[in-house]
Amino acid sequence: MTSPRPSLDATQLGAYFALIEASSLLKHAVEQQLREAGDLSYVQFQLLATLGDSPTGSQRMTDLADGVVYSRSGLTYQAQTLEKRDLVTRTPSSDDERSTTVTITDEGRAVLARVFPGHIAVLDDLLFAPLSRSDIETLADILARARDHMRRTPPRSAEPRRRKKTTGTTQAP
Amino acid sequence: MTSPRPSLDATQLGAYFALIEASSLLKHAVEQQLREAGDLSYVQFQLLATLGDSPTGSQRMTDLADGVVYSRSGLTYQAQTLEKRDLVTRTPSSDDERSTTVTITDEGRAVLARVFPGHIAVLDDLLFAPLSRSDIETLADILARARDHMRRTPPRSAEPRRRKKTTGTTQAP
DNA sequence: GCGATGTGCTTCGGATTCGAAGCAACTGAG
DNA sequence: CTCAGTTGCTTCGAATCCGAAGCACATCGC
Repeated sequence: MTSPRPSLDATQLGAYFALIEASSLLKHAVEQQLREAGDLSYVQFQLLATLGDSPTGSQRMTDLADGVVYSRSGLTYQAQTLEKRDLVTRTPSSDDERSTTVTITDEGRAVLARVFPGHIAVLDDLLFAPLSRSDIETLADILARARDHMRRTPPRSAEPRRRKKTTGTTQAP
Repeated sequence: MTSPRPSLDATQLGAYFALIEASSLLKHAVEQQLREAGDLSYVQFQLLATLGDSPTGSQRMTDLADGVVYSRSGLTYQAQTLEKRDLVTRTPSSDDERSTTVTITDEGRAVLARVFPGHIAVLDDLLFAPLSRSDIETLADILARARDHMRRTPPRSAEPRRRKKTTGTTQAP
C-alpha cells in the first residue's frame, strides 16, 4: 500500500498551494459580486450558467450535480431555492418517471444576463490582469488536462452508492 | 464604471472553468482522504499545516485566517474544535492582551504526520500524475502570480473594516 | 407477471460557513 | 490622563453544505 512516498518538492508544493489559494481568493471575490449583482450564490450561478449553456436549456439533476461538482442533496436544495424565485422550473421527465428535468426560465436568463458583465469584470481584474495571453492559454491547457484526469480517476473509494455483495473490506481495494 | 466589456473568449473561459473545476475536484478528493485518515476537515488540516510550518509553531488568529483565506468567525469555530481535541492550544498573547496565539501541540503534529503520506499520495495520483515536470513549474509560476495579484487587489469593496478618513476615496492610494 | 437489484431524487440531521454585532484592549491627539 | 477611533477576537443567527437513509420508478432474470 502507500508506497514510501517522500515529501513533495518545493515546486510541487508551490503549485498545489497556489492552486488552492488562487481559486479560493477568486471564488470569494466572485461570490461577493454575484451576491450584490443578482443575489445569487456561486452554486446558483453555476447552475444557471450551465443550464443557459445547454442547447435545450434543461438538464437532469444528476448530470447537473456532476457538472458543478456538487452533492446531489445540495443540488436539490439549491434547485428548490431557484425554483421559488422562478429562475428555473422542475418537471418530471417523460422518459424516466423518477428523473427530474430542470429548465432555466426567461427570468433566469435575465438574471444571468444581469450579473454576467460584472462577473467578467471581476475575472478580468483579478485573474487575467496579471497574466499574458500565452499564460492564459498555457494555464487552460494544463488545468484542463489535470481536470480531465481527475474526472476519469475516482477519488480513491467513490463507488456510486454502496457496494453490496462481498464483505466490502474497508481495507485496500 | 463597468466599462463595456465584451464576453470572454474561449481560452479565457476555458482557463476559468478549468481552474474552478480542477480545484473543486481536488479539494473534494483531499477532503475525503483527510476525513478518513485523521478525521480532519480541509480547513483544520490547513490550519495545522500552517502552524506546523511556522518556525515557532504558533500564529495569531488573524494572520492564520488570512493565510487560509477564511473568515475570522469561521476560524474561531475551527480553532475551538481543534482545541477540544488537544491538537492546538490557544493562549492570550503577552504583547496584546486581546490577541490570541494559537500553537500546535505534539499531538497535533502527530496527526499531521499521520495524514500527510496519504495526502501526498492523493496529490500525486490526481494532480501531478498527468503533468510533466515543466508543466508543474509553469503552473506554479502562473498561479503564484495570479494569487499575489489577488492578494494585493482587494475584491472590489473589501476594506478591512471601515475605512476612516485618509485618502477618503476608494481610488488609488 | 413478480421479485431482486439498481438508479434518481428527496428528506433528515448534523456540521460548517459567513456577516453583523458586541466586547475588550490598544493607540493617538489633546 | 481621557476620550474617540481602531483593532482582535468571539458570539449570534441564518444560510448552506454533505452523507446516510428513505421513497418511488426502472430494469433484469425467472
